[in-house]
Amino acid sequence: MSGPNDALVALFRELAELTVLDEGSPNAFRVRAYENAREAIQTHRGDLSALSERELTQIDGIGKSTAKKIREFFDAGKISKVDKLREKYPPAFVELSKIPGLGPKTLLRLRDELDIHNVVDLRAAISDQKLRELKGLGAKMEEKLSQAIDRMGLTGKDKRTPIAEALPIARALVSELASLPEVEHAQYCGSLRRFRETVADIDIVVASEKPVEVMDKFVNFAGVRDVIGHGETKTSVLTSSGLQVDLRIVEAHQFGAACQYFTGSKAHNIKLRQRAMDRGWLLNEYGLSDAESGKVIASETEQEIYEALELTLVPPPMREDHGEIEQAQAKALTPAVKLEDLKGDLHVHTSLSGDGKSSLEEIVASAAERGYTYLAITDHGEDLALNGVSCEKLREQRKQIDVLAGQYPKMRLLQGVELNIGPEGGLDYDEAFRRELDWCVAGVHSHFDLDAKLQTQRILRAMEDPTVDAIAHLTGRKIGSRPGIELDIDAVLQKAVETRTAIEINAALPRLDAASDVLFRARDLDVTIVINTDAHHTRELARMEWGALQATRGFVDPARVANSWPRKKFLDWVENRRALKS
DNA sequence: GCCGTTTTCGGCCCGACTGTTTTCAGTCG
Repeated sequence: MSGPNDALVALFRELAELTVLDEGSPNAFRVRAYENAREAIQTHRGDLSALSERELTQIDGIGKSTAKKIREFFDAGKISKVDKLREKYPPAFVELSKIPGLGPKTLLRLRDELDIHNVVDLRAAISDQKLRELKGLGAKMEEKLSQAIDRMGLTGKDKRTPIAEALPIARALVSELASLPEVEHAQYCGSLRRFRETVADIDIVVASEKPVEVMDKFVNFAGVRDVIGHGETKTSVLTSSGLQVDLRIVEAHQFGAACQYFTGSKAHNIKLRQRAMDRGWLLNEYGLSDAESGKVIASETEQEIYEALELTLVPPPMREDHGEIEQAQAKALTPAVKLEDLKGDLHVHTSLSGDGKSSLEEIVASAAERGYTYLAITDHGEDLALNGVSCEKLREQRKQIDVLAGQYPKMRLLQGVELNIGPEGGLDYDEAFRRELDWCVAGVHSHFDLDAKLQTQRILRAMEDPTVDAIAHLTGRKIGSRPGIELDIDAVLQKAVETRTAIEINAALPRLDAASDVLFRARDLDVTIVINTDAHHTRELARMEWGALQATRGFVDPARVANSWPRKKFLDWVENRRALKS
């Protein structure tokens, strides 16, 4: 998402990165302060440039010094502290810090004692066996770093994997682990469980009384290419696709604590541990316990741990320290959107679309099996090359839908279409024909490289059209492969409120569009949300689960999700909003 | 660098694994 403070966020990220080197530790208090400041800037709604130094310090996480830097950025276009650090640590040197296993302390010694300033220097020093001359370093370290450099492109510390790639791998590993006779429970945790759109690695927690046996079997799984570390309770491996997987094993009564601990986020857990400390307790991966006596207070389930800390259980996708702890303390936590809340799917394709794989009959039958009480068929509008559908074909489809409707009395079938938003906001067909349809979603399928102003205009114009009920996959992004269109998000959300146009959460893993930070930004606005699968095959109707998690991650109140509403309420809403727009 | 019904100083989350240090520092998550 592009926002007014993006450049500032990037600068603070760099400031934190450079300060890790300057302080010699990623846990240095100054580093954490900069990271907190970046988080505060990132989650702040509205333009910071209008705020004075004093007003800036009112924001949680921003003190006097950070406020000064922010003002300097807006007034002078730079932060001199960053410039100074950049001189001290040039990019080629910072690049070295991305090598796994090489931390700031060793890195600075390599520079000061061996005059190593970049990857080329490091490679030379390793082949000359210079590193082992340093106290505390040896041949093993040279070997380890040499390998790390070789596979750096594949598994550098910064490399992130799209959720669409990581989630299936994690699910396969968890199910393979769960099938072992020694394993009682298995769960993937970490950023994947929080449903972040990209992940650095996969964290898996297993409960077992026989950790050694489980570890030995795990490192021999077919998908494991390389073993990075192998202990009794913790093992790290690389999969054949280069993804790092960390496995932790605890006893069954510690499973909840371990899942909580390894799900994070770091910021969420720090706050939780501070809460534990305030009560004279200790919170770690084995449980919540009394700091003095060591007596365990809660450990078996996450629910018990949150309750002991006087919090309602926070769903994993919300654990980012975005206000969820304060909400949970006040017993006012935004409820999670649950799969069973969703009563219909409002964006599905059939084989009538060139890219659809299942027939109308198959899609309708599968939707009925899921217990839906309404379903909108939305094949591609005619403007989409190859896959679009003419109005004659849609009129024929209408007849088929009417026949099918008789066979599924419990499910209301809507005939809709997925319109293409043209470069200037134009739509398929003519308005009279679009009005014949029960439900229209409209999305961007072309012209991804216009500037932000033009992109915003085309979306706003589409939303003003009386026949557009929802905007599908807001930015058109494909996570990890295609950036979304540039948009003025606040203007789009404002227009969505004005025109009562719903914003879709597209549940396809490569899309997850609108992004959770866009949803988070809309949390206090009266924006209607719809969660859709964009299924092109019956099996893709199951994606709805991901849509619910994405909504939860964006703090979307279930009451604002139109397809969680009972059928009558939903149909009335469609009718009313169309009347209003006309 | 931030923060404060323990407030303007002195705190700031916790533990496993590795390598080479015979008692622990560095790195990572």
